[in-house]
Amino acid sequence: MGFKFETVKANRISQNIVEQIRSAILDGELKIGDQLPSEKNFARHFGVSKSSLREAYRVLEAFGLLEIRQGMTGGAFIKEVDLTTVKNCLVNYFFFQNPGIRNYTQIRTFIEPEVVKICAGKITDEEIEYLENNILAMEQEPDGKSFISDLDIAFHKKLVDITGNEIISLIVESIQTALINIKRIVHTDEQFLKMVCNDHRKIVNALREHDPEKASKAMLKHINEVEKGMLASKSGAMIITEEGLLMQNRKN
Amino acid sequence: MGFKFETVKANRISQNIVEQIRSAILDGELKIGDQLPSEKNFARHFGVSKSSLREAYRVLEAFGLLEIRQGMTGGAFIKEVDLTTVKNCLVNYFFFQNPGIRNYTQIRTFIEPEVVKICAGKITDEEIEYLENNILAMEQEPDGKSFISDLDIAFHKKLVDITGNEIISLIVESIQTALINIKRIVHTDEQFLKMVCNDHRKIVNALREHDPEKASKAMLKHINEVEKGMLASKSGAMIITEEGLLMQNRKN
DNA sequence: AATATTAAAACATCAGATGTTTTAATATTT
DNA sequence: AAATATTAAAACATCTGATGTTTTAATATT
Repeated sequence: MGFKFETVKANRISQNIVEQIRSAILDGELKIGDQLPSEKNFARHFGVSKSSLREAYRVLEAFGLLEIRQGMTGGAFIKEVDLTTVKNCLVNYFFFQNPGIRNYTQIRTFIEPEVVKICAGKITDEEIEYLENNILAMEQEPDGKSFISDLDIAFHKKLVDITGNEIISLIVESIQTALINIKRIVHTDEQFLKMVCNDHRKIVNALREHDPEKASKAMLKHINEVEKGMLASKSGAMIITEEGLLMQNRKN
Repeated sequence: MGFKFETVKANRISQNIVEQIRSAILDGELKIGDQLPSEKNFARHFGVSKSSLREAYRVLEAFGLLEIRQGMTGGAFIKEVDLTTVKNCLVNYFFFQNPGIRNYTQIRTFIEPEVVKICAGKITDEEIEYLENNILAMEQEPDGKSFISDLDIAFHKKLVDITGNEIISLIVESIQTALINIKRIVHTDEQFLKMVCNDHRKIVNALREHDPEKASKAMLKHINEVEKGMLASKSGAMIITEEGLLMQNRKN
């Protein structure tokens, strides 16, 4: 027979409770700010021990769905999942997938040129000023290191935020976060830094002229330049290839 | 003073352990398949109670980083984070963000036309056959419902898988999964279904001719048509707008 | 009125007991 | 000897109940 049965996972009490509460949230029965019963009462309600309920609470907290506070007015409260939770999750995933730099570049070339096209049509003077200050800060940084990464991320984040599309923000930010792990290792020399600043400036110039095509082309060129720069650089501890980082802890 | 201090999180034992183990994984000290000490031994090693360690294990398990098995040869094993974990996380996030259909369409129009361009250059006869069978199955489905969704997802998933870029796969699949929540509500009438099948067929035809531009244009048109169709339809329980689903449990 | 103390609610942690699952080793049967 | 059944042990799963800590509201004191 061609059937293949999946292993049925054990019926763990805590997991059962997690699913019940998560479903209640996704079904709209529990709203943001709602307080769940105290450990003691809820455990009695489910007919389980406090330990089991606590394990369920911990998991829901890890999902970002619950906030647990101590003290007299404390308890478990339904919470809106925040971006940090999702990004951590994506970082965990990308770590094992260890996608090649090519893959990151490819998805960036799909999204970010389009993003700046949108920006060109609606960017404000204030936002342009923000971006210019960002570039200035980067230029004045003597020998970059981690601070450069922060500025670089802030630059690209600002652009996606202008679009007002939170899905795009999430995706681009997550990719940036994942790329940090690679950039952190790359020896960013003076030349690389200069290139980034020049590219950013060209993008901002195009945006000031509200020229979508020009901005788009500048962004596309920038993304490809960054890839080229990263592939060219070498690190003592790790080897960077098109396929990904070669690290000790790769799966095989 | 313009400072704003963030609340410092309580030093919870379980969380401390979670972070230590997660760091060890991300630093490459723990590899896939590695077994952690038994609850008893590890708790003693950390100098904490079994309960605290168990809560940490539960959280790591929820992150998809750990697999915990019972029995004589059981224990806690480092695991590769799987797609399901990430998608669940994204579903939690999107639920509260409740992005508008516009936002989904926008990111899709950035990615999927480019995806089929790549496909046009490398698609095989086998893959074309798969796509055609998918369309046939959809056409034979009398009055769609949920089965249609599965076929629709499979169609788009196949295309991104052909690119071989796992980041793009993750993004597109997650968006599809999030869209299900909306599509499930939409009354997919005969006309809508026919439109989808026609569009899919045009895309496959272009792919068979290995014509990137034609495929790209067909995909772009398809995505916009789907949005139009969804905005046009109404549901009794919920109201679908460009801004998102109006549900009882929206934050305000 | 401002400050200090106290009490209570709720989570945090611990310790130890008992149950369940899984597998390896052993004993039994054919 | 091979197949089957039994047993033992390791490790997780769950429960119980005690004690500590945090936070805030109520109360007492200055």
